[in-house]
Parts: sequence; C-alpha cells; structure tokens
Amino acid sequence: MLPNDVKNIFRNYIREKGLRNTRQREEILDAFFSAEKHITVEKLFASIKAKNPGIGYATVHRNLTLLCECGLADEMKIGRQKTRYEPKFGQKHHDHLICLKCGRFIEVNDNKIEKLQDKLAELNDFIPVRHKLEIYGICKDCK
Amino acid sequence: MLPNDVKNIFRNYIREKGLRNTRQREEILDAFFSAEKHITVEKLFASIKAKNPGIGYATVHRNLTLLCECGLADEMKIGRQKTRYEPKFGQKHHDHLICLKCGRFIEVNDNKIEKLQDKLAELNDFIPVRHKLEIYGICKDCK
DNA sequence: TTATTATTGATAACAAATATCAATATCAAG
DNA sequence: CTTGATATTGATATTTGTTATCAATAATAA
Ligand SMILES: [Mn+2]
Ligand SMILES: [Mn+2]
Ligand SMILES: [Zn+2]
Ligand SMILES: [Zn+2]
Repeated sequence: MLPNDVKNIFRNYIREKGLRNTRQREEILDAFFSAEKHITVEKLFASIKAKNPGIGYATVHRNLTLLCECGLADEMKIGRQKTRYEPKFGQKHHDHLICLKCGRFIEVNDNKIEKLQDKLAELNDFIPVRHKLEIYGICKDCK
Repeated sequence: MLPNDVKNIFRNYIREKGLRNTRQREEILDAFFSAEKHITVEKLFASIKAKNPGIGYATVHRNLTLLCECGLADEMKIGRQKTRYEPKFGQKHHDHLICLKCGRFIEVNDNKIEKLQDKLAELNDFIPVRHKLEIYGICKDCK
C-alpha cells in the first residue's frame, strides 16, 4: 500500500485543476508506485491490464503525464529507448549508473559532483536549473 | 576547408569496408564539418540541399551514421528532440551546458568531476564505459 | 570498356507518442 | 437521489522522427 500523502497529492492536484477522480486514476497511481522503478508506459499498461483488461493504453499514458505535472513522477529518456517514468515522493535527486548488458539502473548520488557542477555552471555564467548524469557501463552482476 | 586527416579517415574507412566513395559523401563530410555543431539531420540536409538540390534526406542520414561508425561523429539525443550529430576529430571528451531558452550548447569539461564519476562507479562495483552529463539552465545571453 | 554491385533519392514502412471522438462516468447543484 | 454539464475513457487515427525498400544510377576493379 502506498502512503496516503501520495494519494492526497494526486487527488488534490486533480481537484484543484477542476478534473475528476476516477477508478482508473486510482488504479494507475497504485500500480505505478508498486511497479518497478523506471518503467515504460507499455509495461505499466500491461501490468494494469492483467487485473483490469478494460484499461486503455492512452489512459495510462495520459495519467502518467498528470503524475509528472503534479510532481509525483519524473519522465526520463534514455537514448533511443521508450520514455520511462519513475515515481517521485519525498526522495532527493539522484543520478543513474546504467548497465549496458542487463539495463539495470543503479541510483547514486555524490554531493561533491553536484557541488562541482554548480561551480562549473557559475564559471560559465550559466544558471543551472536541473541536470542529468548517466554513467553507462557494466554492473557487478554482468561482469 | 577541413583537415585532410578527416577526409582520409573517412576515405580509408570506406575503402576498408569495401564501400565506394561518392560525390555526395564528400559533400556531406564537408558540410558536416563546416556546419554548426550539434546539428540535426534535417538542418544538415537543408544546408546541403541549398547548393545541391538533388541530394536526398536518406543519403544525409545514412552517411551521418557512417561518420559515427568511423569515429568522426557522435550521435546525441537530448530529451524528445531530434537526434543531433557532432563532429569529432582530435578533441577530447566534453559535457554540455544546455540553455533552456535559446537551446545553445556550451561545451565544458571538469577533470575533477570525471574522476569522481569513476570513483562513484567503482564504489558501486560498476565498470564505467561512457557517460553523459548535461546541465540545463539559462545561459548568460538569456538571463 | 565492361561487369559487378554499392549508392542514391524517392517513398514506404515502422514505432513511439499524442490527438480525436463517441460513449460513458463523475460530481456539483437542485 | 436525480439530473445535467462536462471530464474521462478506450479504441483508433494521426503525427513525427527514423529506418527500410527498391529501381535507377554511378563507382570501381578487371
Ligand atoms: Mn532513478
Ligand atoms: Mn559538444
Ligand atoms: Zn547488468
Ligand atoms: Zn540561452
């Protein structure tokens, strides 16, 4: 079961925008926060469809977009792959090590790197807003 | 005019693979190394077509792929944007600051960051192969 | 010069993301 | 609890960027 805070963020966002809550929305929210991180629409759709064959792909897609809008999800594009989504709630920023063999995502954070990035931006008279650091290589299980 | 080394790398690669050199290939090579960095197929195609209306989009695309294969170009995907290509010849690795307003790419390199990345990978029992660091924000001309 | 076959350019096919739309469900108001 | 306005859904069409196809042409080696 997922924290009530998460549900409330979503429900409040929906109400505030004059939208409506639906069975599908609750299902998608639940499934998304229970599923593997960095999931594609396709996979999330499949997992929901297993229990609710009536669900539509477009509905899942649309609601993932909504989840991004209200800050409960982040969209990520890795190379030519399909867009992935990762649930976001009360966790700080992180970067990824991505295994070239098995595709595993390892979440990492290095405060020194983050600080140096800010320095680097400043040095170039550049105001950093967000960043993406991906290290591709071979994970311990694959070597 | 571009260094003869570049032309030779391309020509040698072509010969070694049993391929053939063509007027279009020379044109594309020239145009690519004269054009703005981080260019899309579409833009490169347009710039070539201005002088040679007969050129085909697919030909430009195919040859950019060839250039990547022989190490004279790097492909880069930024979010949902079209694939970009950047010429590569005798220059070391760099990362990018990307302006959210004007789209400008600023090339940067920070050796400390690179070292820390390797450390971070090692700490996770991960063999780094390549990485991508993009810092999005506002460039000095846009703020 | 000739034969072989890689290349080209036009266009078709493909895949992912998004838009469309009629049927349906939500929910505020009475 | 109805009812009416309208947001949502699910099926499918459209769009977009990329890649494949193929007949005509051009590049190379013999
Ligand atoms: Mn993550
Ligand atoms: Mn660059
Ligand atoms: Zn792995
Ligand atoms: Zn700018």
